[in-house]
Amino acid sequence: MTPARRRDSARSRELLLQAAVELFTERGFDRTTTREIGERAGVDPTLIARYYGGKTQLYVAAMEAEFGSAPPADLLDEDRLRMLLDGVLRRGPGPAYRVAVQPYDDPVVQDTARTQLHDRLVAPLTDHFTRSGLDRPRLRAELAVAAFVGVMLGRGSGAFDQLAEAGPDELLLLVRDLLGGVLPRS
Amino acid sequence: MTPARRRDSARSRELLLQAAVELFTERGFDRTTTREIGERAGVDPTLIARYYGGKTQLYVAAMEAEFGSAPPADLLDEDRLRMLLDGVLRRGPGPAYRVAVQPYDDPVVQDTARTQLHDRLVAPLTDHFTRSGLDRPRLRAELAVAAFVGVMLGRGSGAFDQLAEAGPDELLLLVRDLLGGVLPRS
DNA sequence: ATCTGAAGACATCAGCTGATGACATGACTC
DNA sequence: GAGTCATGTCATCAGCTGATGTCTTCAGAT
Repeated sequence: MTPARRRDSARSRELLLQAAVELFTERGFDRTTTREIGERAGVDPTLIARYYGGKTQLYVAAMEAEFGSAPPADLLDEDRLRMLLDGVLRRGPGPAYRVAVQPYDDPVVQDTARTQLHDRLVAPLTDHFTRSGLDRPRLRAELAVAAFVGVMLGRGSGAFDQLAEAGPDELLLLVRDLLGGVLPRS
Repeated sequence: MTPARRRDSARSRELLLQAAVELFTERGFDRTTTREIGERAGVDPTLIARYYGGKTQLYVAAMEAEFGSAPPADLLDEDRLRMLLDGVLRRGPGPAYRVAVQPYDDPVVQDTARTQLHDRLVAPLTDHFTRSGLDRPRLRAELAVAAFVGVMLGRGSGAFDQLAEAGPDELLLLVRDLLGGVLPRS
């Protein structure tokens, strides 16, 4: 974080975005208020409207920031899976994960989530399956990603005791095996 | 549906519950209003407070009604999986599925969802794994259920094109193989 | 030093939501 | 048929939420 001038719109924008990513990840869109975002960011919440246009557009920006410059990740590559899993365990499953599990009214939100998930997760898997000569590569990829999303969100839901407590190493092995289920048995 | 007397509290209760299950399934708790529930049920929405105590308690009732008298289902038993999948494809993943993927404020809602999911889905799988002599049977069961929930919710989210269009037969085979991933490779 | 526009703070609005209390109406008992 | 309680209806409230418009304040240019 830069030095902190008294007035710095770029910095305020960034603080709002960061707080939004955190809160949207923790509670989702509906249960997060613009006032909470402003409070956590230490920035007046009305600036959300000024800099982003509104709460909805901030959510879109949060989804785009969520993956950042991270490269697409093949969930069946153990190293890539480890990196992705580490990130999610540290920061939680971001805003796009939630849209993958509940439809939203705004088509822009929908499209952004679908695009992000597709580019980062579905497409690499689809390629993987295509190279392997499997039928329905795209469907298999979407299935695996949806399952992965379910597991990541399930960890923090309070509905699964042991899943919430499982450590990274153990989780990595189990998730790897689970996702391996979309491949034909050897 | 019974004959339809002019005044029948039991019937009104039931209509409200049915509408609630549908709407909570379609849009979740936050995006469903008591007025919508009343409208769909053809019943005055204030009766929700009278008969159930409030929207939250109605959600709890909806979760309990969701599984009805359905017996616990071992997701790794192909016949049971088919039955469960058919139900979800017809009626959608109910209120308890949503709680499995996002924490709720009310502890009663949390506990009800956890209990329902555990009794109906996690416990049978845990037994299955225990009988198979696998390590971490409970964790594996929770993982499989979370993945299943992710796939079911992902179908209706609009984020996965092919998953949304996949037919029951195709889906059954793929989900069966996916969940088989929690078993050691033969 | 002054001016000016950007950046931020503040008060406030309109809409929605769940809930409540008062009232009306019907059904059943005696 | 009078009385009584369950059932249903209606108006309304208080709180929250996102958004807007106005005013203040500061930084940098001239």
